[in-house]
Amino acid sequence: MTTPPPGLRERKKQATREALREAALRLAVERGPDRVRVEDIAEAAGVSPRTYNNYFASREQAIVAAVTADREARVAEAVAARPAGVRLADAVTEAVVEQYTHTGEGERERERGTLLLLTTRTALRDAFLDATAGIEPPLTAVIAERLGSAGDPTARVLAASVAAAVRIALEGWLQSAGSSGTAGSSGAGGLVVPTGSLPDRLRAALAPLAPAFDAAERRVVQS
Amino acid sequence: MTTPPPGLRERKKQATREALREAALRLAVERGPDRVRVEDIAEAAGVSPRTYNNYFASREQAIVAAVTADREARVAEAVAARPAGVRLADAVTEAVVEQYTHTGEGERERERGTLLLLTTRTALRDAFLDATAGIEPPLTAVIAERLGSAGDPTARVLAASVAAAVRIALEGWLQSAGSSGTAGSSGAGGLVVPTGSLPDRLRAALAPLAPAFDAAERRVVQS
DNA sequence: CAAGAAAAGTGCGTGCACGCAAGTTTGCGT
DNA sequence: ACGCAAACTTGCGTGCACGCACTTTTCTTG
Repeated sequence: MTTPPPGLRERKKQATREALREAALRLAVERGPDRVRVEDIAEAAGVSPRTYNNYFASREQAIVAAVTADREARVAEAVAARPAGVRLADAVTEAVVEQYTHTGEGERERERGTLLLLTTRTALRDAFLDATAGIEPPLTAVIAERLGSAGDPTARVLAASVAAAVRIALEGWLQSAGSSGTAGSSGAGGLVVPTGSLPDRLRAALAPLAPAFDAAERRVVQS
Repeated sequence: MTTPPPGLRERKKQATREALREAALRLAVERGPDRVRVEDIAEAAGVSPRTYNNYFASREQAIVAAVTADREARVAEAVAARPAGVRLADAVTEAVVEQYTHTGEGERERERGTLLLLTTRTALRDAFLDATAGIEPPLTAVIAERLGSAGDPTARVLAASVAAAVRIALEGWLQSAGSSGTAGSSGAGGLVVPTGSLPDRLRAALAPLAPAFDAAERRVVQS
């Protein structure tokens, strides 16, 4: 239904896409990310520079896409996979944590270099954080299905809030990963969080949203 | 404390900034937004093109800044102005509605042309929507103060969620304003929302977040 | 299977974002 | 009042995003 024959044309497109982002990441790691021009990436992937940004709107996007793979879709699938009985808030939280700790496939090798890239170059860091917004559409779909919400913005708002929370968690994590040792002070006499692990940060960021999910879920039961 | 003497240098900077965004909007309205080059805006404001993007990172940003003025800061102030007794969720909602319906100052004149610009040109629409993210930092500050949260991400997550909700509301509003008449169908047999007014859309988008605010507020009372 | 429609790739031209290294203005200390 | 240091502006050069028109490839239909 979704992919009767995946289509031959479509496969080529996906192949080109992967070749591009793969080349982009590889080149960015071995030379510095500044010493990679679009022309180089395109050449390494065997396409014209013009074709390159038929696929990616910016140079950073290509590199980030290699790191991210298709995590967005996976999160949505992971949520859908949970049994319908569990709290929606828990399903989402666990799905997110699961997909964001499971970095790539079996690519622990280059992970060091990649992480260094993201923490060092601001442009890449920003692009990476912006990429988290991509989970919104698929997440909206699964949430809307559970809530059965027709034309009200609840599902979208919740999905977007999750995306924002994930972004915040990643932002803090990258920052702490960059500056070695514990983080600084906040000024109001309160201690800042002492650099938690990524799963911890994700849970902490998503926790405040749980009541909103509960309330939304409750409404669908009543109606 | 915040502005003992505002400083003379700073005033010039603000003047230039305003001159730029003013020129950008004016030119964009009278000619089409595509027939305005950065060079033109810079010339109209009496600075070099290079200086232009010491102030704005993109051409769209300047135009949008003129429409937005400093709405971000105003929302935060409006929240802070509410008495401490009211629900935080209500304070935020009302502040947002208040500041987003009160478009500019007394500039009802060009509002038509401006709105047309935003609905027509996609690049401008996107820039305008992205600008809503700017409310996050000041909102985080006021929320954090009310919650007294030191190093936990709750305030930031809530602020970011509000920004996302506002963005969604504006997005839907602009879309409906573009296509004359009522909006289309969603496919799942459910009717989509029949094009509400902007305040209605804002309230509808913010409503799902109220339980999260309540829960956060409850925690600060207990502790 | 052939012909045409749809979609992807490509070359070219234009305006833009931004780093860098001057030149110029503003503010402060003595 | 004078001069120094920091902040702001500017000219220049490079690489990039993207519209447009055109070629090549893939899918569909009679």
